[in-house]
Amino acid sequence: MVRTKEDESAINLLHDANITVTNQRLSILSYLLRLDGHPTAEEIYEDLKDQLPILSKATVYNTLQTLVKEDVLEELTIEKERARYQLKSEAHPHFYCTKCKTIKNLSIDLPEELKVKQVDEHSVNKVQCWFVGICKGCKK
Amino acid sequence: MVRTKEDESAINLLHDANITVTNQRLSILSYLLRLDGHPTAEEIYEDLKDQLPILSKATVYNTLQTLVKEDVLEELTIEKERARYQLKSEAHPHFYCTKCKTIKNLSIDLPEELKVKQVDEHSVNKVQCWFVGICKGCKK
DNA sequence: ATAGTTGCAAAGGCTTTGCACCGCG
DNA sequence: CGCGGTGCAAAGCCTTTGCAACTAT
Repeated sequence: MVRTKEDESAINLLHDANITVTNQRLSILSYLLRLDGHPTAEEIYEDLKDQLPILSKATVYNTLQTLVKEDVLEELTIEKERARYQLKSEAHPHFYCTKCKTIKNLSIDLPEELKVKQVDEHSVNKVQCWFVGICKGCKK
Repeated sequence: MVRTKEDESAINLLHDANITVTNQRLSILSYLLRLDGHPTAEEIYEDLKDQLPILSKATVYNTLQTLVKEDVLEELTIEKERARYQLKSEAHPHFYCTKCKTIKNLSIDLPEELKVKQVDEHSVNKVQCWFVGICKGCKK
């Protein structure tokens, strides 16, 4: 079996995070190391199923979950929460507590440098800024 | 029928946004004006179904969708997109294009003032910052 | 009058779960 | 060998959709 340098890095990352090394996990992590993007679970599955003898979507989901829990990967959504609504207002940062699943308004303002209409030539309609963690109440 | 001041505000907001005023829409918007929170569609439905003779969950979803489209409300998620993954890295802002549904990495850094471990006494594990709009490619 | 809104139930999309089998350490 | 990872299919959850009845202007 030929190992690329991404495979090697993947193995090291798994070891460091104390995650059992398996072919599937190795492939998924190596894929993410190779790729410069933000794929969905579905995309990862589609791109890998050809090169792995068999691969189940559940394994992709399980693996991603494990890697996120062990801080190897980052999930780009607000904690898989469903949509929440508020009146349109001045953009301001929110805090999301992963324990009690509530959203808090914060006293701080959005930094001026983020209140832009354009960034890297893309047109900006809105800015969302989230602090994610454990809230005051859940900490005690 | 008794109208609260939130009802009045709701009617004005609907008129200004050129949205037909109906009892359901009025109730939902008035509820959001009264409340200082970030409810889910489900929560809105649960809280209102007692005070409205009948109310369907589909109407709650439809109404929220309409109000978001007309910029009266804001939806607190990244455009109902499914989860995406990337390697854990230095926190940096992302751009999300609502047209082609892709995520771009940005050249700018996260403002120093957002790189905090604590905010309003809540413990911060991570910060996510999103610019949402139309990307360079889709604009042309 | 009529275009638009609503309720209901069913369908849809993404993710998780249950369980038997298999593989890593 | 044994614990835990995997595959498969089914279930789950949130949201959308189709359609007939209704309603605001």
